[in-house]
Order: sequence, then structure tokens, then C-alpha cells
Amino acid sequence: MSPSLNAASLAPFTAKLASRCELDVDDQAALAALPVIEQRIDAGEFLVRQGAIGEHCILVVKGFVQRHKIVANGGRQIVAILMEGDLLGFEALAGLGADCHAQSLTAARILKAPTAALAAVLRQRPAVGQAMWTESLTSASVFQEWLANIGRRDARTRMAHLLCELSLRQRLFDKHAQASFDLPLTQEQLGDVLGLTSVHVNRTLKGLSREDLIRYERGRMTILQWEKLAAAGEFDDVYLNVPKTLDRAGRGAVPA
Amino acid sequence: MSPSLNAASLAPFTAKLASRCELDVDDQAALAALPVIEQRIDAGEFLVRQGAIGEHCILVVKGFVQRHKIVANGGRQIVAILMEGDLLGFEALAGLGADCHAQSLTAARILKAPTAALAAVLRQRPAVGQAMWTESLTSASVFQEWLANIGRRDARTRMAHLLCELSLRQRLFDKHAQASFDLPLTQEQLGDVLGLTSVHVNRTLKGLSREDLIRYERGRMTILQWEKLAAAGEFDDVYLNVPKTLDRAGRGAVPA
DNA sequence: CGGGACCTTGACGCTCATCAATTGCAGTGG
DNA sequence: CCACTGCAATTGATGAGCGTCAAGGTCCCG
Repeated sequence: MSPSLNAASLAPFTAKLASRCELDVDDQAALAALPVIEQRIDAGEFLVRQGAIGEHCILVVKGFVQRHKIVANGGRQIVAILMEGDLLGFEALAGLGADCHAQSLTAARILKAPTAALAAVLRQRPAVGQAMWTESLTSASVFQEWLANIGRRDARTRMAHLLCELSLRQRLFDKHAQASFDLPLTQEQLGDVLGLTSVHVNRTLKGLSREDLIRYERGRMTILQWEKLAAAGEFDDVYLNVPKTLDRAGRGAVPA
Repeated sequence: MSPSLNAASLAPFTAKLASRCELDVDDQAALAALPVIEQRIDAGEFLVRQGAIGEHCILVVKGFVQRHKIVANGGRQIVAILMEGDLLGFEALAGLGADCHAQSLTAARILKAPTAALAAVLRQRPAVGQAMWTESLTSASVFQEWLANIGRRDARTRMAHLLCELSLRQRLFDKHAQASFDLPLTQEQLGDVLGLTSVHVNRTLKGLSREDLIRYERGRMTILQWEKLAAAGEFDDVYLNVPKTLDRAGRGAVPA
């Protein structure tokens, strides 16, 4: 919990905010001074319960987290997948209860920052507030894209779209990532994202494999033909608001 | 465009913000001083094109507006329905391009406020910024509920849920509204909200009518049995973040 | 009175859900 | 080293829910 430790763990988060909005030294210092608590999480742990008013906001440092809702017949809908640098608990900053459950998909490292302290930084450092506002709107933009995906596209298209999104988002924080990336979701969880059953997810993935668009084995996904997969998924990354400062070249590069 | 006129037209918007967060006289004055342009809109007009960076934010004063996306096969997904007091163009405040098209559903009255001026008010009046932040998060919360609705519920449940939401939202700004309310969407548009076809919407509405849960004729929807419809739609209004200061009593009242 | 939205209804078929059985694989303990 | 267990992936058979196509019907407006 020394400042230097904070700074190190906060790095993915700070980097993300800085890519949204120029942060000066004071902005970064204010973030580094947050009294955060680092924590290790096992796969499948609940981080937030729906309705709870979070005293802490949660930053994902390493690993994958999902947010989901449960419907009456027991069905589950995953409404967001969070990765390195993503923030959980925007609502808490406005004093609202959590609108979803949050649960880790993998073992993960997180930082818990007191909501009040983070809110204070947002007030006192307008650049940070601006970056967070942009971040929050981007996440809303993803919700809307997912609505169109689930509401109006068939299983093959939905899946291709999701794979493109996840691949691109991983490359945003991991510059070394190849066409091959970790996909730590079971097929049932993929179904919960896409509004499908695990059985149909399996068939859809097999279909994309047979077309040689992807290869998929034991949690590792390889995109064999980015251009074709993106076309199959009608994928256009504008909705992710990828900052122009980030290198998007090599997006089509493939060598496994 | 005199101040008093502004204040009158701004009233639905100001009221909504004030219900989210206490606004003092100066806050309200700052809003009233916005150099807004009032405008009348016909049904079906485009207000925003996807990708455009809005120089104006748009406040809906009267009427209905939808935001939607178009997918490759020509399908349309409506991702939001805006009513009196709702704001269009949060993204513009962060300098982002519009993530959706926006189009009026009915004839409407709107106010256009220069993005920069509104952004300045948000900065200078923290209470206003806070209220707007809450407003934006609430809209994100609705997206997530819609995701669960479309992804994991069948047609009957989806429809019942949507009708409950629209009914409740109308009663939030129209205290005199009865169980009967305006539903100015064609069945095709309802389908575009729910991820269904107009044919299936028709059959679903007929089904709910046959069950005596609703009555529906020519753009006018009457909820005959609120409790049963809410149960059928698994409707729980927490995701709308209805301010506790608003009277929610009489929600079950029915007399047509 | 004609035209154009929109609503309504039937027949048919495809996508995807459901049910059920089998396989493969990783961990665990004997 | 090998049963034993448990979860995830895989595959087939079947059918329901919803889409598609097509043909009126109704209402409104000029």
C-alpha cells in the first residue's frame, strides 16, 4: 500500500484514463494518492451484489470480470465483460445502488478505492472527471451495440462480433497480443453474453472453425482471418471509442 | 427566446434534474441562461445522425424520440425511447461522435442547447453536473435491463416489461396520467425495440389483450391489470432509479 | 372515393432451445 | 499409476418460438 505500489497497480487504469483525456502530473498524483486496497480474487467470486450501494469502486488490474442479471426463469444475461483497466461501480459514484451482480470470470487482481475518495478526485481534478465521464459513456455505447447485436443479428454474426470486440479490447492494453488471445469464458458463459444456449454456442463456434475463421481450444481463441471475421460480425470498432493516439495498425496481422 | 420562455420550456428538464439532485437558485439560473433554440419537429424527422459530433444537445420538451442503430441486413434496433424531459447527446458533451441515429416518433418540441454552453454549466454548477451524471447512469441502467429483456426473455415477457416501463415513465412527468397512456409506436417500431417482427408483436399484443391484461387501440394503451402485467413482465422498477421524492402511490390504480 | 399506412391473420419453415447421452480432460485421492 | 469425480465440450434428435411470405382488412387523409 505504499504510493509506489499503488502507482504500479493503478497503471492500467491511469493509462486508460490518460488515453481518454490528457492528465497532468497533479492529476496522476491525485490518483496515486487514493487509499486503495489491493486484493486477489478467485474465479467465480462475487464482487458486487445487485442493489448494494458500493462503498468501494473496483478497478480490475488483472483478469476478467463480468456483470450480469438474473431473470425469473433462472436465465442469466451477462451485460458487460471487464478487463484490465476497467472500472466497476460508476453508479456508486452517484450514490445509486448496483444495477447488476458482478462476478469474476478468472482469478483476478483488483483494487478497491473508497467511493467517496474517488468522487473527491473527480471533483477536484476536472481532467480526471472528464476522462471518467468519457469512460462511462463508452461503456454505455457498448451496451447499445450489444443491444443491436442481440436484438437483430443471428447467432453466427453475434459470435463473430463479440470475438472481434474482445480481441481488439485485449490488444488495447496488451500491445504484444497476437491474433491469439485468452478467452476465459465457458461456452455457457458465452451464451449468457449473446443470449444463446451453450449448445448453440458450441455449434456456432464449430461453424466458424469449419470456415477457418477461428481456431478455438481450451480457453485460447485464435482469429485466423480478421477481415473475414469482422465482415461476418459486421464489426466496426467506432463504438468502442478507441483513442486515436493508440496504434491500431497491425489489426489484421495474423501469424499465430 | 426570452429568459422566461426558456424557463418554461426547460421546466421538464429542470424538474427531472432537480428530482435527481437538489438544485439551488443559482443552479436553476445557470440552466435558464442557456442560449437554447426551441424547435418544432414533425414525426419521423432525423435529429442526429450516427457519427456526427453534435454542436447541440437536444432536450425533449414534448413528444417522443427514439435512438436506433441499423444492422447490415437492413434490420433496425431501437436502443432508447426518449420522452418529455429526456436529454439527447450525452456523448457530445465528452466530444464523442453520436453512437446512434436519433429520430422523432411523433411530432415534438425540442430545445437545442449548444454543447459547449451546457458543458460549461456542468463544470460551474457541480450540482447540475451531479444530476446529469446520475441521469446518464440511469440511462445506462436501462440499456442493461433491455439487454436482459431481449437476450433472455420471451416475446410475451418482453412486451409486458416494456409496457410497464413506458407506462411508469409517463406517469413520472404526467401526474394525471391514468392506466391509459399514449403509445405512439407502430407495431413495427415496437418490434424494433424488442427484437421482434411486427407480425409477432401483433400476436403478442393480441395475446395480452385476450388475457385481459391490456387494451390497445389506435396508439392508446390501457393497462387493465397492472399487478398481473408487471408479474408477466418480471417488472421491477429499481433500474429506473425513480427518485424517492416522487409519489409512486397509485401505481396499481386502474380506472380507465 | 382512392391511396397509403398500419393492422390482422393464416400457412409454412427455419433458427435456435431443449433434452439427453457421450466424450474428453484436469484434479484428487488411493 | 490408475480409478474416481466433476465440469466443460460435443453431438444427435426433436420441437417450440418466432420469422417470413402473402393476402386481406381498417382507418385516415387528401
